[in-house]
Amino acid sequence: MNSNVLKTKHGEIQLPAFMPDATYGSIRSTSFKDAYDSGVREIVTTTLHIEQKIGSEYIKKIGGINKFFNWERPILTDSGGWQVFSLINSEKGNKKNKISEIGCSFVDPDTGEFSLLTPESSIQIQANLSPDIMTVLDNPIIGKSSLAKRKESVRINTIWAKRAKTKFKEIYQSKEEKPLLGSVIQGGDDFVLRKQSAEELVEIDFDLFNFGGIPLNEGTSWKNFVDKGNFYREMLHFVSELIPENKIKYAMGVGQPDDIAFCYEHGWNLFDTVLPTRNARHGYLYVNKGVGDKSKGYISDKTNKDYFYDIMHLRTERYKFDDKPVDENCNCECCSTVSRAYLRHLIRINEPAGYRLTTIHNLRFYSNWMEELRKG
RNA sequence: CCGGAGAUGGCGGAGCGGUCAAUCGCACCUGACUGUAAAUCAGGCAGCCUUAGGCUUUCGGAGGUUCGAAUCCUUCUCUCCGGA
Repeated sequence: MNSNVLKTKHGEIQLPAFMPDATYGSIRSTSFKDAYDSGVREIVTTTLHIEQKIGSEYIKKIGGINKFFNWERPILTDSGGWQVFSLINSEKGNKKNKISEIGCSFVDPDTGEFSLLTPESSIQIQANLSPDIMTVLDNPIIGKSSLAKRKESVRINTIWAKRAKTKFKEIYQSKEEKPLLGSVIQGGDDFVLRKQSAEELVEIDFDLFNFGGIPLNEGTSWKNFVDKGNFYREMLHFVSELIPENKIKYAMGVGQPDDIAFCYEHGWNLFDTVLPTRNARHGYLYVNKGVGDKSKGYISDKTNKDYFYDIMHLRTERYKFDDKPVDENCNCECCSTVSRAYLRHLIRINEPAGYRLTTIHNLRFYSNWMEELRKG
């Protein structure tokens, strides 16, 4: 069975678990207490952003990332590989940004500062933060890149994983307590390469095996609003079966509640995505079936269980005079204190207090969703 | 009363003879978002037709010049600035 726990130095993670992203050291527009009160018990933060904005040496000096955040529960750090990938593919990306076997070199668009991130430096930075779970520097690729590029990407990805593990062992060889280490399976939309990537990483051996890249098919023009593709169920299913059953299977960036449910049914048990928090800020709320504007979900072909929920576009005019709470079945701070009409107003005037409430609600929805999955 | 400037779509504000149903911003409407460089982005925003596109009515009012006017002329109304 998937239902299980993952032991960390900051307590057990009940699986399957969803971890919101505190990318810059904060779950945007909420406090960690808000997140905790919404049911969040573990979080992700990002090596690269923390390093750039404040420095991991500083975090080390101050006593570690948990102490700095005043968050007593598990923290997983992402390697920075995705962030570089994301930067390179965004409009802010500098032409000098480059990925080679050595590592990723890139220019910070805010400061103009040049940085080099290597598998070793990423591990060192994460070690400075002292999280519960670490991630090797990985090399994502867009699904429909050329075969040569995909092959090269996987080749580098494996080499980096190996080097990261060596560095990890070097840092922790004499220490009793060490974090868990995860590697990231790449290969884009290519089943053969995904298999190769998984086999090579399994051979090196890690505590977690992560699904990397974009969990969507036809992701030809990521971030450009064209051909975004659909959730790539076949690939997630395929990759899950390449990972040994006793390992943690972490589907990075997944996903919509129904995508998470699907992945859980197919072996994945750890998830993170920005969807609930980002969508919250855009007035896009997750609510129980029958409550919102349109239904999403699917019926499991394994158990016949239905995984449906609704989306509520709070900004739309239809909520202008709606004095009901967002979701009467929800007991979060948002639903027990404000009306749809008022919350709509807050979101429309770009009020942070509104973002906070919608984020609290979406996090609660995700927490409940995971709890339902755990119950089976 | 005299002199000067100006009146443009919900608002601000371009355009100054044809490529203008009219740049752009705000507001408004709809949608998207999947390891957050996204409090972002895309589309719509005179009316009608099923799209390419087509048709009808718009740039303070009335009239005129011109093949053609938001753009030029006359006049009326109103606003702002300066002087009596």
